Amino acid sequence: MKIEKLIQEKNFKLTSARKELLEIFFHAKKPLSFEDVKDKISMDKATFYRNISKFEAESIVSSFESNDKKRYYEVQSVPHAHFICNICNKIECIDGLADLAIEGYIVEDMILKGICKQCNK
Amino acid sequence: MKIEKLIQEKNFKLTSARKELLEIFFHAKKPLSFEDVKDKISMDKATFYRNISKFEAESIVSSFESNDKKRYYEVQSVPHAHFICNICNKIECIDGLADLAIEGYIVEDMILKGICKQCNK
DNA sequence: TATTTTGTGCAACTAAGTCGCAACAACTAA
DNA sequence: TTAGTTGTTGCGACTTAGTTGCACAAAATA
Repeated sequence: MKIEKLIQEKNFKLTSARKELLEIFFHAKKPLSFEDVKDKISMDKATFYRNISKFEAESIVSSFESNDKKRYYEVQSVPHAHFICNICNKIECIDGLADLAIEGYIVEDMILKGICKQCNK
Repeated sequence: MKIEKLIQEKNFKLTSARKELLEIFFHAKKPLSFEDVKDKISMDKATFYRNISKFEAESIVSSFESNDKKRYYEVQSVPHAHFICNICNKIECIDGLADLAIEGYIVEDMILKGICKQCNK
C-alpha cells in the first residue's frame, strides 16, 4: 500500500502516528493546520509537529503560513498555487498556473492573496 | 508634510509613535518585522502592533507572514510581489510582475518562495 | 484652560510551536 | 521468539510573536 511503501522508502519506522497523519493528508482536498486535524488524531502535538517536520525534510509534505498565524500542510503532489482570501481567510488550491520564471531564482511555491469568489459578489 | 497629512486624512491623532513608525516604514526598502524595528523605536510593542493594525485597516500598510513565523510590514505603494528564500529566509521585493488575473478572484498580493539568486550559485 | 477623546505603557495573558527526558514500540539479528 | 538496539512517543515545561485590560497621559476641541 502507498503509505507503507513511502515510509519504508524513506527509512522511517512505520508507526501508527505516521500512518494516521499520512492517511489524513493524502485524502485532504486542501492544506490543513494542526488545529484542523487535532481532533481527528490521537497523537500529542509534539508528535504531530515532529513527524510533519520529517515529512517536510523528505519533501513528502510542504507548508506555508497563512493570514491567521497558523502553518498549513499538504502532501506535495502536482505543483499548484494557493489563494488565501483576505476577508474570509479560506485557502484554495489554484491549478493550472503557468510556472513563473524569474531569472536567477528558483520559484518553488506561489501564494496569492486577495478576495475569493465567494466574498467577491 | 506627507506623514502629517496622511494621518489627518484618516482622522488619527498625530502622535510621536505614529510619526516614528511611518517615518521608518516610508523609508524602508523592504518589509520589516517588529524585531527589525524594535531597537529603532521608542514605543512599547503593544503600541507598535496597535498602530500597525490601524495602518493596515486604512490600507496604509500591508503585511504577510514569512517562513520565520514573523509578520512583515511595508507601506503600500506600487503593487509588487515578494520573494522569500527558503534557504536564507531573506525577503526581496520583485517589481514588474505582470498582474495575474484569475476569473472571479481579486489578486491583491503575491508571495513567491524558492531559492534566491545568492543561494542559487 | 477645562473637557473630551484617543493613544500609550505596563504587565499579564494567549497560543503555535519546540525541547528534554523517560518510557515505549518498531526493526534486526540470533 | 526473544533480546538488544535505535528511533519514536507522550508529557510537561518552555519560548516567543502577538493581544488585551486598565490606569494614566497626551491630542484635539471649544
